[in-house]
Amino acid sequence: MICRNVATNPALRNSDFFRHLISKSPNLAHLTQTHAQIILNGLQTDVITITKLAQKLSDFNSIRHASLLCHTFPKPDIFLFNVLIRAYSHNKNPLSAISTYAKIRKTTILKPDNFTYAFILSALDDGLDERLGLLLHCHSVVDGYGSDVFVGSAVVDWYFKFSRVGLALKVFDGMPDRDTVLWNTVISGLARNCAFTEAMKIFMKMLGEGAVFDSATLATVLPAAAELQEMTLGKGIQCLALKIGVDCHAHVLTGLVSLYSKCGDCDTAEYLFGQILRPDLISCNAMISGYTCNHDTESAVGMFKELLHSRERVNSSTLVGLIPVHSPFGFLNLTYSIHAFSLKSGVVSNPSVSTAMTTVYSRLNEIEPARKLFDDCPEKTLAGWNAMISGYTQNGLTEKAITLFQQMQGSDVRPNHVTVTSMLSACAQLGALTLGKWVHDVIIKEKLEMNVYVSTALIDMYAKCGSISYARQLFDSMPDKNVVTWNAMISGYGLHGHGQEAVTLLNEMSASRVLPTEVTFVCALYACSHTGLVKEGNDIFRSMVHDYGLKPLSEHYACMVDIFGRAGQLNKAMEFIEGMPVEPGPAVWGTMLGACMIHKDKKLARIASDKLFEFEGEGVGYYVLLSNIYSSERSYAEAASVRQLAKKKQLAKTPGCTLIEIGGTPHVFTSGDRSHPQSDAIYEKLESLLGKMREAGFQTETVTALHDIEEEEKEISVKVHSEKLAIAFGLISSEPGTEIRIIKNLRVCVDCHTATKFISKVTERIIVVRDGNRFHHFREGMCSCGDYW
DNA sequence: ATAGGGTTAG
Repeated sequence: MICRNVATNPALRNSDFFRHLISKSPNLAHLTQTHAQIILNGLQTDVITITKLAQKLSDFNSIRHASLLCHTFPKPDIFLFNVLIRAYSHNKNPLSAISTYAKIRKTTILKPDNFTYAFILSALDDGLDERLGLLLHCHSVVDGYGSDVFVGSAVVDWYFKFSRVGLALKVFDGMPDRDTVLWNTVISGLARNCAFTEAMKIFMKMLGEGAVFDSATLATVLPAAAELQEMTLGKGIQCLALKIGVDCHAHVLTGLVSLYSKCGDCDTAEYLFGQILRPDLISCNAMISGYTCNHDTESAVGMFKELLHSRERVNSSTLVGLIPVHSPFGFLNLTYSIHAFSLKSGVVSNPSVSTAMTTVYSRLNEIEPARKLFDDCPEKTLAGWNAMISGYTQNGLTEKAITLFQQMQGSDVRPNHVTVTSMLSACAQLGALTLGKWVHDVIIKEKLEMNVYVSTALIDMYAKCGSISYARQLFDSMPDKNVVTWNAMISGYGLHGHGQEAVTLLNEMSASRVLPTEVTFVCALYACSHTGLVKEGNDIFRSMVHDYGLKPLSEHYACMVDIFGRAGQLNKAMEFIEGMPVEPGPAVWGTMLGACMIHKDKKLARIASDKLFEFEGEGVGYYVLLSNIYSSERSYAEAASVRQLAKKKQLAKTPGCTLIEIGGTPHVFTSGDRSHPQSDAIYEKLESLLGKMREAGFQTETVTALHDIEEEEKEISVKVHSEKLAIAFGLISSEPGTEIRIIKNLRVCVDCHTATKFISKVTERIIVVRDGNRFHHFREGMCSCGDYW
């Protein structure tokens, strides 16, 4: 009909008419016909008409047609090319966008303008060479668009896309004018890069400067508040939404659903979800994840099934929200079903799904399936690496964690604060001070976020690796401490035998506003038992029950038994056990047995060991302990039978080994080890030491060496314990007067303990030993543990 | 004649 009009009314066949016709065009067929009319009317060289046509063609996804139009146009201007670049950008075809840009610069005299840069920068995705973006940023500045808000927003967004957070902020700071979109770009970029605290700060700054914000701003900042579990700030944002009348916007409501979900208020989340007129997939995902993280798996699965029925597609986010990462133990079958579903539907190759599943399996201590998921995932993201590394450290597989971290270093993914937190935990477990210090340097050099997790991990690492005073220095300088931070410090003091400091710190903690937990008291009681602070331990136990209303766990009882037992008050320990309101478990009897062995009380030892035997199969330590009792009574046949029992249950004893770092290189020794290249020199050194030690009064203990849990093999006459080898190696490979630090996986035996005291005396060295339980600082023939260990 | 930013998952 319109076409007939054209034919009958020549006066209307001008550029304006066709432009109107193009914009009203309902489909591609109509548009093609209009193109024909344009040519018939001789307007095929009118740049405005053709630009409009190219734009409409790309709206109908006919990019090839639009491209042909541009490239065959006799005198194209920059507008026409801009439209084409925008088309490529929308069509997610960055390579064509770039080649168009290259063509403009190489084959025309046209100058790219602010539109060109804005379009092309937004077309670049993270699959491309980073230098392209840098080059374009450069060109835009040279061409004088360095202060243009549109180009600026695109540049900032691009830096965030490539996780160059620092550079993005630098560009943002350099912008003379900032509009709402630029602010929003920065806030969303920070949130996308997990810099939630920074995102909140920028939002505050935006409010402070009186900048205009809109629903997009609030929808962008809400997830940051949700991630930080900042309910107060979140409610403030909700008020602002009300104030500017966008509290019913779907995006804002979705953000609020997420906020309330993550802060544990599932009811409000559900109510707000109900306010969304037409919930889309994203808001449903938010609600599903809300149900899951509040352990309402039934509702989560219900909504998931509903979604499956109503649409044929759910996305990876739906599935991730359904995976019970926070409570995997209660929902094993669900976990397996989700795994099966993701395998069947192929979403398992989505890095987020894979990462969530990796996390769940790690938490279930199923490390092999976790590793398989990680290996099978085609794209290794930061979260994926982090999940696998922390999976290893949380399961005590520290060497594997470190190996994986080294592999990560070789990839193009850079570690963040989460990665280093796991690595610090691995170092703490291993006692790897050099590696730990290196990680600390990385944190400083890379300016990684220093949150309470990182600082606590640092304190724990330094404490567990022997630098207790530096740990305290860090502790004092930390602006925010939570209960875990305090616990780490108190436990550090316990490890080093600084019981008094631990008690003082516990009191300081009560004075501050941080409430102690059961763990705090385990740490504090442990510190008391290892320093022989009987009265203090008793007071703390009573305070825990009466002042804090905490119910003692078996660990607390075991600590108390240890406190009495080590101090030689065996009858009091027994009385304490008899007065327990709950049935004493293997931990309590094991501790009692240990105390009986130290103080050589065979009668009570027999009672404790009989009790302990009722818990057979609980762990290898008790079998070893039992067998040691029999050996010390020279009941070798019985001893052998107990060991046989342990072996039958495939509970082989952990072999003893000791690690020493010299110049950053770790050296590991096992009992009677002769594999070290400097083995001869080491044994020679030991021989000469022994002579000097004997002169100073040292005698080898043989009988008493037969009694501790998990010591190294009792073959002193044949094999030299790994600890002595490491010390001897330390002596010959370090300057006189320097401190020697060694780490042993098992508890140190009496003979080595005494020997180390003498070595520290005759060599005038400080020797720091971290054994399986605690630290020993040897100096001038004395040990900091006061012989309690 | 052509603009840029938003909500879910690890």
